[in-house]
Amino acid sequence: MKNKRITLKDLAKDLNLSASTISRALDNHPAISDATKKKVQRKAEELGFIPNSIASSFRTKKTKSIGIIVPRIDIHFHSLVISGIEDFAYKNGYNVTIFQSKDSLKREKEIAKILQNRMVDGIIICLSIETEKCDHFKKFDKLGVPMVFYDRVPTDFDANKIVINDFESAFTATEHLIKKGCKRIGHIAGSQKTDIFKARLEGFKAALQKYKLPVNEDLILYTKQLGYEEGVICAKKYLEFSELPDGVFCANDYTAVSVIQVFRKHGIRIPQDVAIVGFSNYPISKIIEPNLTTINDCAFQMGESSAKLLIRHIEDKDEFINSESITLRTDLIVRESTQLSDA
Amino acid sequence: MKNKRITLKDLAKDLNLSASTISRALDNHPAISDATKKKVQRKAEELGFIPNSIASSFRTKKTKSIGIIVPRIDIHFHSLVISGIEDFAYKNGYNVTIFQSKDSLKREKEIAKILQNRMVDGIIICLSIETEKCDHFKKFDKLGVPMVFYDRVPTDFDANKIVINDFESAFTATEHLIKKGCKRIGHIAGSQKTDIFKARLEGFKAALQKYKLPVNEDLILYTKQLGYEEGVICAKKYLEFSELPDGVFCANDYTAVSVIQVFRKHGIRIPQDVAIVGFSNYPISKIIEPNLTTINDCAFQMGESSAKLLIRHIEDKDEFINSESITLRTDLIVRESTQLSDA
DNA sequence: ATTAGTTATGCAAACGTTTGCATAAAAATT
DNA sequence: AATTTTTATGCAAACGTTTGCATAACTAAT
Repeated sequence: MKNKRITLKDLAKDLNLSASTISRALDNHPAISDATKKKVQRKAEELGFIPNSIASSFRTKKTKSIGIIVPRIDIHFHSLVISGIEDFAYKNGYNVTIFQSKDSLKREKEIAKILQNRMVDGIIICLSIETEKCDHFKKFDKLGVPMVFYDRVPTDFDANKIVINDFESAFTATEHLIKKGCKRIGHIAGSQKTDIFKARLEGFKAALQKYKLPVNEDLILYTKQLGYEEGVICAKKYLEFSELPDGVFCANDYTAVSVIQVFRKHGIRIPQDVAIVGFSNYPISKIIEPNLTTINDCAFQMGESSAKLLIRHIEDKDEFINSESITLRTDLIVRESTQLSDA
Repeated sequence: MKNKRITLKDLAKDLNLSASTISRALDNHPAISDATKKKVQRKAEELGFIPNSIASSFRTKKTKSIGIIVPRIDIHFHSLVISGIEDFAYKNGYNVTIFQSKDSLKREKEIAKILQNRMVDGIIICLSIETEKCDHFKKFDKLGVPMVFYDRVPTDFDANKIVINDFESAFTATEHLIKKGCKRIGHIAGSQKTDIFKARLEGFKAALQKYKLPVNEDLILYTKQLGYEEGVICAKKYLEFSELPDGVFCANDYTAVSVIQVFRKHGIRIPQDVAIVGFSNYPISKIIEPNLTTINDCAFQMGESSAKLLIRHIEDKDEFINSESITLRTDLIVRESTQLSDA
């Protein structure tokens, strides 16, 4: 037995007021007397009135809802970003609707189409790995629906972006190895089709150059996905070299973990024989032994910043700003894989 | 320069038809002639008509949207469940809106209030750790909004539930240790306020009893959160015993990993000296050395099943079913922490 | 007592879609 | 040719809220 939902009109009839007065009273509109407001609020409470947000959205053309498109939710980095987005959005009265592109351009386009139906006031996007052109997102500019991209961002058009400085982070990571005395440093790189992995490679090379170390292309191993298994393969390649690297900067933590494990199994001491640095500060970096030195990419903050920027653009439409690009600070977290612990 | 959105009425005027005909044509309604349908579809395409889903929801009282309340998005188990939900929902034309209770009853209640405003057609919930009574969800029953609970489910009222059989899974895990020859088996337990961890403890004890092994309360160590650090503490406690356990069943993978690491550091061989079984099949279980034998809790499938059950309840309201409870199958994944690898 | 100003409330339209009912036009039956 | 049936379309109301404008009821100033 469902009970009927109470509407503004029901309240109006009950209190012998007009629906507009009720609406304004509940909105704390200045033109309504305090006495009426109290009366209305009490009655609303009593009858269990809940505003119909769909009707409200319909009328105001605001949904207080933001859409998120991520490659996958179950990748830890993205789940952290989403968590940051949800947290900031919630505090500001927005809710978040999530879509997974599954790294498929086709699905990303489908989702873009769905999102044009006025469901959301703005969109936060991390591009699928397959995406090279972003035409399917350009419509939102025309429709006045703000977008913010994070991590994997478009290069073919001007957009709001939240990124970290991959070049600089990689530079810092590599520099750290150099300062620890490494002279023959390897790099496990991600797909060079992706800008962020390209930037990490560049940062790596730049650090070597700054310290007048040779850039030995043999020591740079390329992977497709930076997966754990690929890391194992890379580590084994290093073992076949006549001379091992004395330091490896890995473009993510998974591959760094593989290297640590494979090397250790071969009696190589970390960090004494080879020092390892990862990237992303995944939970495993604190658990693997030795603990992994890595770049903290501040995923949660990236989510917060994305939401903050997006909501600002949603609510201040008349701004003259065309697009903003924000680069977040990263930290190098030094752990045992590059430094013997005090203990 | 925003371009104006095209509405049904615009199409109607342009084609000299009524809005109702346009609506029906795009809906492939049988009463509309094929010729008209084609004409309308072509025009809609040409003008870039996108239906206003808010207006549609307003009229039909269906949002094609489902709400999810989880403790946190960035816990891997939940991100997997959400991924499963999104996947199934997407394929069935639903989208998902996510809220984090942050394991706070207060916030869970706030969210429940927000969700009453007709935003969603149904709700999937994993209760916050603080939640004991579920009164704040009972309104949805009255409002005819279906709910499905997963993992942490209410005990104080009849509800749709998707769970795994924690008792049986724990039984299987323990039995596996027994069959490997363990006789002195410990258990690292989760908070006994939570039913699932209570069930895991019960399953553990039941297996011991079945095989006529003594239930030694000293070997059962209790934690609050089953965190990595707590696991370390438990492992150290075991080390202080005059006689070590020869097997440990841990109520989750994090604590299992701690035990492996602490024991190994003390020269204890795994699995030869002590065999370890975890619970949940977290990614780390495949990476830790030795790889961890664990219970695969099929989180993604749990999400799919939740969405499937929910959508069925949304679309078949007239059913006589009051509530359904589904128990999913789990698997024991045997790895090196209980069995020497062939290599 | 008239005017002006203030305060509190109501009227009515609008948002874009869907849908029951009516009806016009065409086809089929008598 | 008259009637019934079928097919295709239109009319108009409804969903619940918000909001510009009008207005009524006071109060304050002339």
